[in-house]
Amino acid sequence: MTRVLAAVAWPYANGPRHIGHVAGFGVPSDVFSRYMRMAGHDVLMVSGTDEHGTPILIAADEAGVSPQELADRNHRLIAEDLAALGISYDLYTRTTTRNHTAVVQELFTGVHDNGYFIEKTTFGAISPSTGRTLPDRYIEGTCPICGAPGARGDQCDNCGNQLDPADLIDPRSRINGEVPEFVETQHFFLDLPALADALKKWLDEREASGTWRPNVIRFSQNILDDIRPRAMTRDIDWGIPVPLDGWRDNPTKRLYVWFDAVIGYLSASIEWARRTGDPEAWRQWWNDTEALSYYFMGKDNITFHSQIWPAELLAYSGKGDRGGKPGEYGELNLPTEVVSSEFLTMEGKKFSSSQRVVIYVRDMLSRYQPDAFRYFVAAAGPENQDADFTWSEFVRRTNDELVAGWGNLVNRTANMIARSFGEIPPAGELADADRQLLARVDEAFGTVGDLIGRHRQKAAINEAMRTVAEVNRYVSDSAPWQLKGEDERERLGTILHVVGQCVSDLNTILSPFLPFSANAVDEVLGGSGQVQPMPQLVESEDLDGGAGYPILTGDYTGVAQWERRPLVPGTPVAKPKPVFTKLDTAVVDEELDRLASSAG
RNA sequence: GGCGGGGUAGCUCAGGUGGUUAGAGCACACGGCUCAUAAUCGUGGUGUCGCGGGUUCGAGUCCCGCCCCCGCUACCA
Repeated sequence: MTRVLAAVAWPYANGPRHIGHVAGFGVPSDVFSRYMRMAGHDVLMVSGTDEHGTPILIAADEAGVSPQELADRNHRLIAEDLAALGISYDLYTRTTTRNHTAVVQELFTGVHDNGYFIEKTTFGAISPSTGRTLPDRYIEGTCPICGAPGARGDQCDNCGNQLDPADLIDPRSRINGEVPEFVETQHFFLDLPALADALKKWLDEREASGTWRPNVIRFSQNILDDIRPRAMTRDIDWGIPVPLDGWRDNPTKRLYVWFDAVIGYLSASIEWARRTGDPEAWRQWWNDTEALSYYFMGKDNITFHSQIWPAELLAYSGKGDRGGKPGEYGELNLPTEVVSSEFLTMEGKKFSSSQRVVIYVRDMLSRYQPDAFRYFVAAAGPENQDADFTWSEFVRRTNDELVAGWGNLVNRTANMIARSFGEIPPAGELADADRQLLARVDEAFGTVGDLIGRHRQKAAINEAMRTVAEVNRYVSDSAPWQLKGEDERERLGTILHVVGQCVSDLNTILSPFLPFSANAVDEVLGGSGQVQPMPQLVESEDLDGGAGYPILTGDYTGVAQWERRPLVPGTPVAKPKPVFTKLDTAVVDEELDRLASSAG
């Protein structure tokens, strides 16, 4: 048994999440975690809502509510969506908890004490009326290079050049239209160059493991070449205070949202431990060097997980050029693997909430089965390259593969058993074909499990579905419906027992991908329907006297093991109701109309 | 511009370290079966493997050049 930390990207609370978000981090992390638990590992799966930063302020202003109210609203929404998708977090929390604040401040203090912060004066834009940092991309003006209007402070979309916002002609805030003020301001920079050697050593080791996706490891090593100190504080009034005298009470200085967001993996682990009543339990995943950690995210987050977060961990542990010693949390493990997915597009276009090229998780799940969506993501998602979500492909995958392939096998099997025996029949003497099929399906535990463990979920579900096809072929070849005589009854029972066993096995194998239907299929075969436990949304107290908030948590100890569970002859099997819903092909046009009418 | 990824049958895609007639699913055609949500099983065709060179006994797979698509480019998260 190995301890495995499944660290899942933190959804940002400026609005509800669309299916592209959860295709990148949600489904892959859950498939992996469910499988690892089944394989007997001790998984701790944590995440939460990321609630600080400028975009929250803007969204709150637009909605006419306080940032906290906006975050409260969206945290609940996102948590509900993730629960509906069946993402099996041990703890899904948020960044506006007192626990998180305390952990972030301890990390900051540790990094600071070890000398990895540089205090520097910089020249940057602020909004004069609020005093808040005006990030480059929130400034627009005329491009000094090509003269095009509407250039952003970081880049001109017209000529593609990167810009310095101070050079923009006639600059304006995109937030409120006022003229930005360029001022000198003090910030703490994380001394990344002093950590570069340690980062390189770690990345070289990780590369040697051969497990990282090539683009992730290459990108991570590349950005080391041009590594510079990076500001970890902002002029903003929404975020975690800087725990130093002279800064602590300054309402306009806060920690940079990414500094605190990645610490969420640690703070959520600590919160989880505190809630279990064993406050030190988190250390088994963070201090024990045998423990493994897998970080799941979209590719836009790679730099924060393969550079900033490991740099924070190294600096806190005192393992950079400046030396130092670990704080009270001890030496913390660096990521074993950064598992980054590519992007999902929607009918050939980038998702865009503002342009309404989007389908939200909630809308998807209100009309379709969660497992149909999970199947699509696993089979056709952006695992190694950008993938396109189209409604026609979604309907096709659901109807032709999930319903016609797997669902139909379950149905025809249960129907034949119910009709001929009403219970699982015992197996008589096995023929060669029976043995071969059973062996073939048993092998799939090894091949599919190995692929999931290596984050090749497309290949894994493909292999599982190929095995489904083999069982369908066996059923056709053995034609049990033709065995009607009393003298053929034992053979009929044997065939149906073998098929039933294979369906049960495949249900186990598919269950990390299709947890909801796995429970339903288990019941169809007379089981308890408890193959895959589900996360629960729980209204909880803040552990340190703050406002209460909903969390996701669950007890996954009852999960089925990753192995064949022999069917018990005599188990009652009734005529089944279909587990999967076949979709009317008209939904393609309906959804496209919906998209067209909401867009533009 | 820099970095990275991709361009393989009508469609969606597999094809670590070069080697038998380049694969799968879907779609299409024909046939079988009837247990099953008209589901299933069998048979069948198609590819200048982006373009042009090169290395090699042999390249989709390596090298060079070019074309096209996508992403990232660090103070948006």
